[in-house]
Amino acid sequence: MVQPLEENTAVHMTNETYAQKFKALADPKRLELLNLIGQKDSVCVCDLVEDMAMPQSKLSYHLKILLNAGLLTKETRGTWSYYALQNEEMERLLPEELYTSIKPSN
Amino acid sequence: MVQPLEENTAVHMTNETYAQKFKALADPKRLELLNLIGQKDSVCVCDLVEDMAMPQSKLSYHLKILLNAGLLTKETRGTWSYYALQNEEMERLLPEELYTSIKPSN
DNA sequence: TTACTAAATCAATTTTTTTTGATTTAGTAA
DNA sequence: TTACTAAATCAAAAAAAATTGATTTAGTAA
Repeated sequence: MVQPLEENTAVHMTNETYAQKFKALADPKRLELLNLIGQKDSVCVCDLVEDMAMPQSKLSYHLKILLNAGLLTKETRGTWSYYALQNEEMERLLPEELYTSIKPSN
Repeated sequence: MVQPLEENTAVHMTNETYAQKFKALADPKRLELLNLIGQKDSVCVCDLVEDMAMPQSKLSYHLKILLNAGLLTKETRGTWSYYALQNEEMERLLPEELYTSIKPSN
């Protein structure tokens, strides 16, 4: 399992860091997930389980990969977890066309 | 092995297509390879073998992944193969900071 | 022809990633 | 407390990707 990324104080991202972020993006289901999350400001995992038609443990696994790559944020309220896009990072990383389709509001 | 991509006549790339391209980018050695190739207009595999300090079959494998993802072009002259960046695709796909470091001329 | 070189491919192995189903953790409510 | 729900984690299995070393393909030159 790839480790969570440190916040980046260095001037340039290393190739390892880029590789981790691209790896997180390198899966159609995870792109679909980002798409779903991008439609709202913040989405509960319980809603994602329904929309993605995917076992809950599998969903957790993919969310963690996106979270560790710094593409999502997570906030826990009670028993619920809410995920949202890390917009600055997404915008920095994604081709404009893709970012626009994931986050239509911008 | 992921298949070569068709030239894209559709309006939007599918998530599968994006995933293939991101997967090709999701490896530090392949990013290093793109960096080396981007320094020149066109690079012979025989030079890359030396610069990358990597077995030739391994290098071929990684070049093929980048080629199939549409990030490189290949031209054969005699027994030599020359690889070059597919600049339009690279520029479309990569964050500006990364593309600039790979292709300093632009 | 033979000998040589460049590069791709192949098959076997190793490593990494993903999937699955069960369990655990933790919060809420009766 | 007990019962319930949400979500993370775990261990085992399956699938996919990467590595290795050998072989093949194909071009050049003596």
